[in-house]
Amino acid sequence: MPLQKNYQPSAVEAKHYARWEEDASFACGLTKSNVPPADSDPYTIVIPPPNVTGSLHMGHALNNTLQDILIRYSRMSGRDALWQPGMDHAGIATQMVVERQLAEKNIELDRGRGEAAENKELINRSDFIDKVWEWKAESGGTIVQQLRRLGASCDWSRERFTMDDGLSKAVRHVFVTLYNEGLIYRDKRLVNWDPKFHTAISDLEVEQRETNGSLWYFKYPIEGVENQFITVATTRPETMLGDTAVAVHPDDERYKDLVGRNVILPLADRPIPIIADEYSDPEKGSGAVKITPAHDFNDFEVGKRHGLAMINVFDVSANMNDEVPQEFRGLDRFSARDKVVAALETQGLLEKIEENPMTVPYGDRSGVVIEPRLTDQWYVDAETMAKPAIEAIESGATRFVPKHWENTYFEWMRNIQPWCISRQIWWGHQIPAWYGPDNEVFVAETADAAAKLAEEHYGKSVELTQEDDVLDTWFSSALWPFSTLGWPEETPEVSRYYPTNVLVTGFDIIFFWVARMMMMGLHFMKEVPFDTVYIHALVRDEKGQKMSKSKGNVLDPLELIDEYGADTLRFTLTAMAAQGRDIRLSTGRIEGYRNFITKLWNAARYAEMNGCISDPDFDPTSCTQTVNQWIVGSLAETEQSVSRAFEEYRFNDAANAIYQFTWHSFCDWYLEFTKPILAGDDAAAMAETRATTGWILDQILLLLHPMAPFVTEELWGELAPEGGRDSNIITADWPKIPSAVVSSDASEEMDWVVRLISEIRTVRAEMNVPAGAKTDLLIKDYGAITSSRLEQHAELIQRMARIEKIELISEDTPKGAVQAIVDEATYFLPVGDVIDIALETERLEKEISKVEKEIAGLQKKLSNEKFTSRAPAEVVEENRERLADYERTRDKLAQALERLKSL
RNA sequence: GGGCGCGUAGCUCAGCGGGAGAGCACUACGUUGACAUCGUAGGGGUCGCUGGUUCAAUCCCAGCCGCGCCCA
Repeated sequence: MPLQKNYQPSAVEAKHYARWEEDASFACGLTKSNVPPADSDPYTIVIPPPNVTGSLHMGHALNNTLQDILIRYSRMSGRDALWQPGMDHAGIATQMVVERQLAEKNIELDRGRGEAAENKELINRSDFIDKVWEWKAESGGTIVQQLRRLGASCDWSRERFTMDDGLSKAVRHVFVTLYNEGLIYRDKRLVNWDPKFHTAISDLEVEQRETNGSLWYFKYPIEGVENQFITVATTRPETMLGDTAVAVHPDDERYKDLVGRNVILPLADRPIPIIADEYSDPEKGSGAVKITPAHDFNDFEVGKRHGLAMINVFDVSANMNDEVPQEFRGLDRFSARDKVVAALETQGLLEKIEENPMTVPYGDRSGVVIEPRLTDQWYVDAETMAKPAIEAIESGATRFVPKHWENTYFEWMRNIQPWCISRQIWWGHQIPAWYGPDNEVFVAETADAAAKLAEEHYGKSVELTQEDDVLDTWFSSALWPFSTLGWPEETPEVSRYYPTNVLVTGFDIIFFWVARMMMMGLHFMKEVPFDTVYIHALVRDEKGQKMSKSKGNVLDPLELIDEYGADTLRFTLTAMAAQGRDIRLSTGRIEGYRNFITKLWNAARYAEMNGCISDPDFDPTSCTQTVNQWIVGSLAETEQSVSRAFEEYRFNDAANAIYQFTWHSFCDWYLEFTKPILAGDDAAAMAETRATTGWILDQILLLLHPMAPFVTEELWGELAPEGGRDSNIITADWPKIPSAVVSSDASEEMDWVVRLISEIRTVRAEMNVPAGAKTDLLIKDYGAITSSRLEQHAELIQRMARIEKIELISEDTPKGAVQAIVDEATYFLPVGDVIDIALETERLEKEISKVEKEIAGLQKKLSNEKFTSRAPAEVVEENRERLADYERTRDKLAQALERLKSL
């Protein structure tokens, strides 16, 4: 059955994907067999684990398209390709989703903070976790289905989840090991506290937002002196209730006498000292600054230096607690601020308010203002672990592509802070630490092991309580490149597929994944987790804005797949994935590449209609027809370009090379060139051309497959030779074309044909020769090569340039002819009396002046002695030749003009 | 304030030491059986500005102007 007129992606995509899965086409060597293939090198990519609550957005579409390209290309190239898939458990995000669901049923978490409110039911930790697993089974992980729509060829049989048993074991093992090595510890420090989720979060989960705040100037009365004040400026009035000092700069003459005295903290009515500390900037505000060690990172350091009290005035939701005067208790921080300011104003202690542009920290998930909060948390000694991770990039053990991203990595790694890994939520890896009755901590992989440690410590068995906190999701993601392969077991997967080849990700994830995977990989595996980190673009909208739901400018990849097909989306993203630049995606661009897929489809349809089916015995080096030699050579060059581009992560170059070849070389020229052969009576030439066309089309499909897997698989099947194919295209061999097929003679000859036809077409169009009209073509001043080429290609020149008959002439030049110059020869298109002499004169004159401009430039260059003596000989030679060519053309054009004038 | 990147055709972007390119948009013509999701031809650019290096600069260097992002 012949192909339909248009490709219908929706009709075939699901079918091919299902077949690939059934055939285990995505399986790596060890999935297919317990014995790894001896004759192929492993090629491994671990997917940057998408979040179990997530759904596919444009960033995922790009990220996974690029990974899939690398995997499919490697698989076809004979590598043992493993694309390791999976998801992370997204502690906070997932807990949020499930909590919200439960809240709709009036169920809330029993955090042991008292009774349930009226009409509310409490759920305990263990039941809650069951609910999360239920949620995951029902609606979690939609993204892995969506990745299938995109065509991702992950080895799904190996899908992992950060909360599954194996990965949880890896997490516990890592935690215990690092603890015993002193690289994990518990500490009381200020953390970023999320008052909505009631948990600590890491620096990276905090977003700094520019805001127009205010600076309030308060007068604090000096103790024991009537009407003497010191003015402090603050951006956070509500925290003044927790002030425990006022700091001035030690060299600040204005305040020298006050150091050591006290002020009476207004509202709280409490004496606090005036201290000297260099943290206070004499240039800023009044030069005196209030110190609230429990609520500000800088103040905390000052407080430690001076042994100040640390008074926490907020509860877990950042409402005022019982440390503050009665009238403020229970207020949220924003109302408290208003009330504090009002109260101070009433007392005449508000000096002034200034506008103050500032940055305010927000929780990236909760969207509420983050509070520094003094709590006990678990930390990783990131500074120590960062050292080898920095060296690995410096030494080139792992390289960034593009290279400049290593600066971002270095910058962060060299200034890294202790990593707070505990979270006060329930969904996640509960920290494997147990407390004895006296709060002595025992860290072990299992409760039994902890009990043994405790027994040794106490000399008897005691009741232990496990740490409530869970680990940061990224703690488990950091192990992903090896935990997914079965570590800490000594599996064949670990030894075969680690280190992986490349991590493909966006720059915004350098800190989250790359840095942490590097630290953990080096520490536990003693080898970098990946050789290369390829950092790709961010997908933005056509105006360059970041896509976001609130802006309403998101393009949904699934909708685009429905509308245009997965291949079009993939190919568009690939063609636009230039290194070091963001992608501005527009539907116009997508339509352009959809048209490309259609073009390919129709070329295939044409091939099918003309019996151009690939022949398994076809030998591309055996072509006798120049046109076939030419296209085969051109294909070989394209294959090299595409392969090299993939190797160098230059995805857009790969896409453009195959686009250019397919549309322009193959469709525009080759298929047109060969129409006369296919319609002719030279059986041998016809057979060779059919075989060549079929073969070229096959090669196009192969080269395009990593970027456009569905349409290529469909056509591979539709255009199968008699007796079928050895394999689906997904597991076919990547083209290896002998360089012997490249013939410079054939390419020069066909280049001449292209130039001739183009020149005739241009001249015809410019002289308003009606598109349908045929003319004769007379040639004068031709050389031997030209005459033989004209004879050889007469039929296709006639067809493509609308020529009735071709004739070589020597003397009599036709009257009323349009003239064209190609190389040494002059071509006449007699259009009879209808020739517009004025128009033709103008055209020739314009052309002459254009050529003369070139000549003048080249003459100037070549008459410069410095150029001829210093520039490389071949450059000089090239310019000389160019000049000679232009001069010849100029002379010929001048003759043509003369002829016209003599009419 | 520190760092990174970007300013090339109307738009989106390749190129990055030796003849300015692509896709889309635009103009004219065209349905000769693969394709109108098409074909043919065409118009359109002091390659941000100013200096420097070089025989030669869109490309390298410096400064400036404009824009974006990251970090503090």
